[in-house]
Amino acid sequence: MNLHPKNTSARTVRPVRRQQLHENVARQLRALILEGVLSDGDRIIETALCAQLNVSRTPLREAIKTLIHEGLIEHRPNRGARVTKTTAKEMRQLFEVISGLEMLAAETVATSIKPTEFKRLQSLHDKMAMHHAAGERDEYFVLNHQIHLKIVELSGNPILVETHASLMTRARHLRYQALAGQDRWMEAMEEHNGIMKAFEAGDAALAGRLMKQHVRRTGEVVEATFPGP
Amino acid sequence: MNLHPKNTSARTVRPVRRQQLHENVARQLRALILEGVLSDGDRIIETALCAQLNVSRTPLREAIKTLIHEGLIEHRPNRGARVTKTTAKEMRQLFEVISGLEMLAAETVATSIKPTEFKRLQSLHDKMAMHHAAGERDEYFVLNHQIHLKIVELSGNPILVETHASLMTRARHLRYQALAGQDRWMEAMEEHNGIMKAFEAGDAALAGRLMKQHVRRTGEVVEATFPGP
DNA sequence: TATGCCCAAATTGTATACAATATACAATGT
DNA sequence: ACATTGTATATTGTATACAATTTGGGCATA
Repeated sequence: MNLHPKNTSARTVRPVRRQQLHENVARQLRALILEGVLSDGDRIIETALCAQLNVSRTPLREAIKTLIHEGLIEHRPNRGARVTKTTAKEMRQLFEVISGLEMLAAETVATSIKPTEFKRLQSLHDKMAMHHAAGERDEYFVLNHQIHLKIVELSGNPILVETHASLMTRARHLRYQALAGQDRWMEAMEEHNGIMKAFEAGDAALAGRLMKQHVRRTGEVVEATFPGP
Repeated sequence: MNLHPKNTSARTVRPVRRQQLHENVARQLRALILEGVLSDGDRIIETALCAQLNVSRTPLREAIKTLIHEGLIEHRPNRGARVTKTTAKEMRQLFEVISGLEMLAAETVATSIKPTEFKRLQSLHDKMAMHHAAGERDEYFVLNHQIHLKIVELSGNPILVETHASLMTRARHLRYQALAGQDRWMEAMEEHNGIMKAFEAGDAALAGRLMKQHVRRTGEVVEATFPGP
């Protein structure tokens, strides 16, 4: 038998996901922050968390480092780590950068999307529209998020996907989605309609412009409704 | 006496830069990769590097983690770390993303740059033009890099600066600058002239478009002249 | 010769021990 | 009482020890 699975013809078998402890810890810690169990500015005491998670300090520290790079945690030498305090302004700046990335993605997608891909995207869009019409807020937001991710994915640029994902994690720090009111919800749905039409027409410039405006607007609304400084 | 130096009038005393070991190690390791001492695909054996750098494995592993997040190193569980092998295609994709970010920066700068800032930028530009005219390649490229960084900085968006910086590190993986020929050099200088004019005119759309094209073109040239796959 | 198995060496992953640093609080002097 | 200094404690940073995993080679077997 071949020791190197990659060289076999088997497409169906994929290497088992070899989890490292620190990855698990990072995921859990991330969840704790996103779910608000740990809130902004909270000090993270290594030994205390170690006891709770039942791991030693080494993997925890590695996980902390991961979240630092994701921007969820801040760290001062010899003074430990804290959950990043995000201000309204930073939130807008975050969306500003995301708007640049998604604009790029939208332009690429409008130029190069294949019929089957477009159909799949359209079906997501339709599903979202349904939830919107039905007033099902949570389901709407899940679909909305998926669509944005999908568009970035369709750009076919892994570096774009990765960069975008990292920033999105920070943006989801607060459940900002819940903050937007009815008006913005309507508006956003319209913007999505426009973007889909631009895709269909293959109008890259338009798709890019609309996407950028859409995300930027979202950021402005988030900034305006953001609690704290 | 006040325990908090920030509140004193003393502007002259600033807190000492408290270096952590792993930061030093990360810097050195980064340099080793960028300078080509460690080349693409090279395995990184922790104990061996530890001996060379005279540190224990813990800070080295932390430094490795940092470079992983920067994209300079890849890592497979239980199989150690390797210097990332960058393909020509990935290089173009990298510049693609950078073009999106710099476009955003250029648009913002064109809208909001202050006269004094513009003057400073213009002086950098002029200096670069001089080196260009004099055929001083290395000096030209240093200035060129500084100008791009400056424009991103002038956007006033720290998240943009940070994201951009991280991607630029990866882009500098190879001294791609040296690869571009005389033709591209001429062309790039012209593009920079156009961008500066757009800034002066306050034409955000134009500045953004020109910047995007400029960076994208750079990426294409890099892709074309890139060694390896 | 080729294949599969098993073991040993090398290497990475995790836990723990020790050192350096920061923080809180009591002691001291003014 | 107030500010300053000294000391104990808590916490982080680094080194080392131990466990788990991978890798490569020898050897038996067909």
